Amino acid sequence: MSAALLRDPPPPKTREELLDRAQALSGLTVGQLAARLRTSLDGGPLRTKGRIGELVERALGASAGNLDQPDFPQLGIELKTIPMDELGRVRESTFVSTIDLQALPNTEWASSRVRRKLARVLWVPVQAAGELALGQRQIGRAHLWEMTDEEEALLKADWQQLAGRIAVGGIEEISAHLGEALQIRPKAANASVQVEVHGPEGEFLKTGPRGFYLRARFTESLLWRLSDESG
DNA sequence: TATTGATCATGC
DNA sequence: GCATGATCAATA
Repeated sequence: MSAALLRDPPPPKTREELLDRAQALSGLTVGQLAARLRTSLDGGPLRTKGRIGELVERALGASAGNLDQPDFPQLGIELKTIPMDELGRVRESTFVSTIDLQALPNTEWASSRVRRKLARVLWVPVQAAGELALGQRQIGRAHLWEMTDEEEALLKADWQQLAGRIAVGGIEEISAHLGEALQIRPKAANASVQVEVHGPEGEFLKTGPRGFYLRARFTESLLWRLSDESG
């Protein structure tokens, strides 16, 4: 009956339509979602990274594909599935974006890729306890997030610190330990992937590609806040 | 057990 | 290769 239950819906026209679709997924298992989308869930744990995110994208009508655009371009909303356990703890960090190590020093927080990506995020929690099979995991209630001033201040401070290190050729000194909410970690298919960057003396050197990630405790705290606000 | 560093799948 | 989607698994 409702558009929220269509198998492969067109992009949502409004924020309300998107939220309606997302709420309609709440309570379904990943297996049920896959069945509705007429797809199978085969493959071991090593072969299913990202599978849930792709299924939820389809179910909600995300249209950006692998373009550098929000998942719902006309709404300016990014979609993230987020693994949570039965206690409401976030189980993993969240990938935000890759980093253009050459260009980063010339960009500012306000126009940064991180801020753009995180301007509006629809978080869809998915149960991820222990050995629970992929198909048995239950989808939770979605929440639309726009960062508070406080959250933005935290992210901005981390971003500036990290971007500052990169600007002076210090990429190799950056480990994932840095940053309270936002961190930098490797992001590549494997260790053979290398990019060229400027070292401390301005010399060229090769290093692995990096990405920005949100720490689990940051995501957890914002989800708890949104969850409180919605009752 | 939480976290970091490394990796897996797909599309163009 | 590089973007999208993330989680795996060794280690601290």
